[in-house]
Amino acid sequence: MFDKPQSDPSFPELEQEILKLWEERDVFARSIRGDKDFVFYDGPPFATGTPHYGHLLAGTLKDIVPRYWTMRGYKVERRFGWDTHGLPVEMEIEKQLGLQGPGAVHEFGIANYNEACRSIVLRYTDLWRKTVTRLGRWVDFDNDYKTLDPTFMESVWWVFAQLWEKGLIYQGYKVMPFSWRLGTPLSNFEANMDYRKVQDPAITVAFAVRELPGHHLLAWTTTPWTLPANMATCVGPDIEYAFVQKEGEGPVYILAAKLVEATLGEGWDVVKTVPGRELVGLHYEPLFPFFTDAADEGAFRVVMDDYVGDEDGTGIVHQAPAFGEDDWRICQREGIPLRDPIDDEGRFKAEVGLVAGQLVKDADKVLIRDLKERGRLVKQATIDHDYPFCWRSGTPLIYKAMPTWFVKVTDLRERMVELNQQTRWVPEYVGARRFGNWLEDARDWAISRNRFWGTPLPVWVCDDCDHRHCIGSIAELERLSGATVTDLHKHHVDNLTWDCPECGGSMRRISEVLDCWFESGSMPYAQNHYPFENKTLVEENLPAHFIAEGLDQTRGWFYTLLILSTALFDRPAFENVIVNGLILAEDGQKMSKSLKNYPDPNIVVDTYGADALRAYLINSPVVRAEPMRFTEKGVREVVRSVVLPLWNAYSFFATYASVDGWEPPSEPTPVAERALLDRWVISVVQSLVDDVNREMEAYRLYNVIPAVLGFIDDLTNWYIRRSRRRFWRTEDDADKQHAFETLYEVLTIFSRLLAPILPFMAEVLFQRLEAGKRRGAEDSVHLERFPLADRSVVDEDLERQMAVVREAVTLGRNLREKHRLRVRQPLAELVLATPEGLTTDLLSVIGDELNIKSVRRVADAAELVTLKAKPNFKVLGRRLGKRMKVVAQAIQALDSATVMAIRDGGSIELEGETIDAEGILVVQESGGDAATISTETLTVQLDTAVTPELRREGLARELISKIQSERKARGLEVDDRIVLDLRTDSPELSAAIEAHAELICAETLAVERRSLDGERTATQADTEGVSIAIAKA
RNA sequence: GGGCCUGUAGCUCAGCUGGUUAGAGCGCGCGCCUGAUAAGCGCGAGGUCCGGUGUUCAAGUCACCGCAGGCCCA
Repeated sequence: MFDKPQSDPSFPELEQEILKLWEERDVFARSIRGDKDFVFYDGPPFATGTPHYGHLLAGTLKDIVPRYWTMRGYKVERRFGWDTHGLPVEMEIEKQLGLQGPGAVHEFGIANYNEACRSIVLRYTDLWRKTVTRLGRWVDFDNDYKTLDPTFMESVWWVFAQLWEKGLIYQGYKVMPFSWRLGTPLSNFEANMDYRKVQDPAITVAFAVRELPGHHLLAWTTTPWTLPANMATCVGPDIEYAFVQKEGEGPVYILAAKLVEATLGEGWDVVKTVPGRELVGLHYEPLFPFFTDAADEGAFRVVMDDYVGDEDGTGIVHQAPAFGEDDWRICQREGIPLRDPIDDEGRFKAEVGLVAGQLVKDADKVLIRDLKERGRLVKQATIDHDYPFCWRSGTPLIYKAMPTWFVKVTDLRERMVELNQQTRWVPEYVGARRFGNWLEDARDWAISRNRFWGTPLPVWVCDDCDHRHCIGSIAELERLSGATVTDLHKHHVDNLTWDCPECGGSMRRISEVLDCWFESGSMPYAQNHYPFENKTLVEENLPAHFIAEGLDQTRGWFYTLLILSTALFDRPAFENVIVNGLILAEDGQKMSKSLKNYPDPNIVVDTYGADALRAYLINSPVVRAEPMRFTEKGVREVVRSVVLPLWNAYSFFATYASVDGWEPPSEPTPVAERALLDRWVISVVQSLVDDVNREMEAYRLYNVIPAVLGFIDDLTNWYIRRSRRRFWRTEDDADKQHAFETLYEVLTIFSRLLAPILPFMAEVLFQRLEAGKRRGAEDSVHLERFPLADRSVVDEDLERQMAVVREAVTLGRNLREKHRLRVRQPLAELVLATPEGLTTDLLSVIGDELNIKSVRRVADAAELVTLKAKPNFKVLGRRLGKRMKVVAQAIQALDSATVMAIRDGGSIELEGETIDAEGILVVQESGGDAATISTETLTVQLDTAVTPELRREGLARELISKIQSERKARGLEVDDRIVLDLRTDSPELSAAIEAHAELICAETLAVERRSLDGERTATQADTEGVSIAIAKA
């Protein structure tokens, strides 16, 4: 029934077999079958790059949790999604086609351009599918969703239209990096691509205060070209400003007190100082005459904001709302207007006579000279600093306010914070702090992009009367435009127009497309073409039960999902989320393709196996959202410490089950009737089942994985090690039957526990142990039910006591080591002191393991060692406070008898404090050179005397070991019987052989001892020479 | 510049609400075991707990200030 396993398995090859089996039997599809839904949303990656470890990690989490709930009887649909729009695609195509900026794109033709984008966005999908599948992740690639599908895009339109109807969409300004060479705004990402060290002018200018003749506000700027657009000056409310004058005459300058000398040099007298808030409301003369009309709208006055510092400059900041993020924010708040004298090519418009038609950077010189001539320039210098450049054209970027569409997140903010309370974040702090903080000062979301390849904003505007209309469906667009619409990309809809219902003018679409985050945030609805199809499905599936993504999605997908679900349905978007940390390269840096500082994932999987990689990735800090360093050695280590031992455990079972022809009984033996070790391992595995279910239900994978993997050690290094002999005992008694039964049961339970985590090894075990062998078995472990704990066989006392036994064994080995007594040498007695009431059976486990004839327990460690007391700081500290120190010293000085007296219920006065058993911790101290060793609660004492009788037995054991090696060297099977011939000149060894002949023969399966002619092997049993010859009987 | 996270042995990481001998695995050295065997087990060496200043009877753990790295935002 059970086949002997191959001796040198290749795990990657085994995994390939399993992949084939899953495919042939269509196991994944068949597993989508529970009667209750468990809803999982998959965040879409870009398919323009290949999958890296971050994706594989998230993919593993996205596999483990759904597999678990599937086995718990839920129906868990898993659809893969693709993010197909957005800047990375466009950048790639522009590079490929050699296009520079929007002008070039228009020339090339938007239709051509967009179709070029379409042609590359899915080029790596096959590769993704291959890698993800190889990793063992079950996810539906056939029924995937793509953000470029017309159904997806139509739902996105619907989402937008909903926001529009709720009044949550508005058009405003956003200050963005702007390339005047390309005539287009860039993303922050692009602006960060090319920073260069440059020298710029740094000038200090004087604004004449209206209310105080002769007084001037000093402001500092490195962009003189923004001065014509100046609309306000800003001070810090709590910064001290000085009014300074030189020798009692000339102009009075106002600037931050601590910057006077740095700005103006020495010799200035401080007339008075005031905090910034007292300057607010002063008015000043505009520096240039171009926009003096703005004064009527509230410009040219002093405002305040916390962002102003007094570390450099003058502590007074000139505000040009058209060219600075903060400037715009403050001026908008203060009701100060915006004036933008710069056109799309970075040139001054005609209205700015002095520099009309000049490029901004060229205008600097002219403006500075003009200011100087008019006595407005107080100081002229230069500054070396990093400044962003256009990564495509190599020209300096400027910041410029651009008309932009927004979602009014500020209106939703409070509700989003409330709804976020309903989500379980793992780890918790990400939701409470990182994400929570982000929500609390969320700003309006800029959703329009001046790009081409994306979902167009469905807004049409009348070019005569500015009437606006938002389209919410394809049908509506067809009705109004009279056209047939099959694709919603820009080149298909931009030319659709109709008559304005208000004035009869032409309704034309605005040019922008949506931020691709708007699309991924719409994924819960759009993947199902809601509300045009699947109405109830979507509404019942919101929020998702589970999602999992990286920490970098805090401001990404997590956020956009919540904005949209809050706005549309007043619900959170997900109930549970596991946030993973980032995977760094071995050197602690970011993984980088160009640096090649990490190994190719496909090679790692092919070398070590997907299970090993999975276990390595998730048994690490990343499942607590912390960073980890990836090392190939780490993966190899998992093979060594997890995969191989598990295989060995199975292999051990299968080897002997095959030799014995063992089969599982139809009626299992009641656990209570089985041997101690059997009851122990069953208890441990059931406790584990209980823990795993509890932790999985709370999504705390970081508590699950170590426990599950840790069990492998319990199983192999204790249960199997201690039980080995029971499996090869020749007589077919009940104990052997129980051992087989127990190991079989434990392996089958464990394969299920393992199934979500290491799906391949779990399947290997299941296929070899159960599928087709056990009545009622499914044909894959992943179709089986996840085990629920049988608490009736959990014996906590036994588990605790076995832990003491294992500790005693470790201490015993330690003593043997110290006294150079190898384990094969039997010893007479071991005494241990522990409060645990260990049964004879448990004591004999220690004897067996340590090869000791008699193991005895005493309850009181005082019989073996001296007792000392340690203060119980936790208990006493709170009570004693400052007196803790002296009392602690007194406690440590107590003698053995006093300690015993306190321990047994007495109490004592020390330094005026009453100390009883509560206040001390009894520790054991083994004395000098006695063969005794202690931990805090356990003491082991070893009788190290080797009597002649024990010596003979030790020699016999040595001999047995040598004969066994000989059997193996001759290639005998484990159940072959032999004839044995032993020759020695050593009287001591001869005596040992005669005294233990029966044992030697039994252990080596020798049926006869007689003289043999064949090949002999000379060797040694301990110090004694011996010559061995064996032959198959 | 801001928010969040990380910094513990040569390496990868544990260390609960502060409690007095800071742990594990790998690597290294030594030994054991060997019918799981191209495995297994034990012992040992190895630590300014990133630095500084505080709070406290008591700090790897708490607070503040730095340094280094990461993610996100500006």
